[in-house]
Amino acid sequence: MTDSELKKFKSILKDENLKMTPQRVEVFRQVCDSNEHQESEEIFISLRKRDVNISRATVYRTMDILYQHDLVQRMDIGDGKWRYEHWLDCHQHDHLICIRCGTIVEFINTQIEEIQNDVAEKFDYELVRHVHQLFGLCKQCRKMPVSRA
Amino acid sequence: MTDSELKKFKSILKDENLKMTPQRVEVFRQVCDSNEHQESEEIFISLRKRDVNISRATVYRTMDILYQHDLVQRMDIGDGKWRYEHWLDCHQHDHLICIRCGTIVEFINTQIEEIQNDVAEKFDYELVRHVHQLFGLCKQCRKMPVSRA
DNA sequence: ATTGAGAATGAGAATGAATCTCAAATGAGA
DNA sequence: TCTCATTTGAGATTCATTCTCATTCTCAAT
Repeated sequence: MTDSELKKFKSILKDENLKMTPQRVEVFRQVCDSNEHQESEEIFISLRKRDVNISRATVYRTMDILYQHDLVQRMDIGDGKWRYEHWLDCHQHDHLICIRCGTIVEFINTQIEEIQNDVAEKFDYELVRHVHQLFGLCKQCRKMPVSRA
Repeated sequence: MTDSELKKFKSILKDENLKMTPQRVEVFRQVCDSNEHQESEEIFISLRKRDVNISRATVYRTMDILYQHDLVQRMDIGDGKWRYEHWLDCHQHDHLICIRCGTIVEFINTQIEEIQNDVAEKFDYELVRHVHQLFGLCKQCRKMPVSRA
């Protein structure tokens, strides 16, 4: 977590009349300092391991604040859990997900962005956001035999 | 539900050593005869209204059979519920979703399909499936004032 | 530095979609 | 028709997330 990231977070809390609390700062730190796509539970576990006194409820509540203010991006890969990634000075990107090992790779394609705009315009929708996920088998997983538990 | 659709379903049940039951047929009929993107609960309610004696558990179990055998397509728009649409003799398509009224429009874009293949190849993933959803405001909703309940 | 009003927290209860359990009912081959 | 493995229904269970509310804490005003 850089100084400017913390500054940004503080200014958002102030603007929204929300209070600075150690729990909120630690949740934000955990998100900033990881490049993973973390679930709320993982964030909770990581903080507890770092001896941060926090509850699940506060993690959920804080992630919501971060999401509402575009400090994090969240994604749902269809397993019923939100995954979060930091989003400060971040460029739009989409995801390529291995259906076996769960590895997530980010990709950017401006051509797709343009086509999306065309599609939205054609149907007279004002585009707000999009979800684009490619599911497949990564190189390693293609080589591995399927386990027969 | 056409005869050929029913035939296809029966043959799949037979192949899998699953029994033909009125409940299974009625669930399949409900899916075939609607062009909506229905949730399991909606399917359950519709069947009960038609005086079909069925339980939620059976709806869920049957949707799973239909999905596993490509008789339905399912989608998750991030609200924690699966939505199903019939998928017999159906072409791949993606969705444009109004974030206010929930209207779902289907679109097809072969150019995007091609780019997706390129992206997967570039990262050495074997593409299995994809999710592409555009969220926005439809024409009607753009005109409507935001309700302040 | 102290205070106080209102916001934030934690622990556990509640929610809701989906899945599981198991006794009773049913389909379909013999 | 008989038989028996399969299927069903009702309700319990699971699991991520949200809610509740008594207690604790933050921070602006003193």
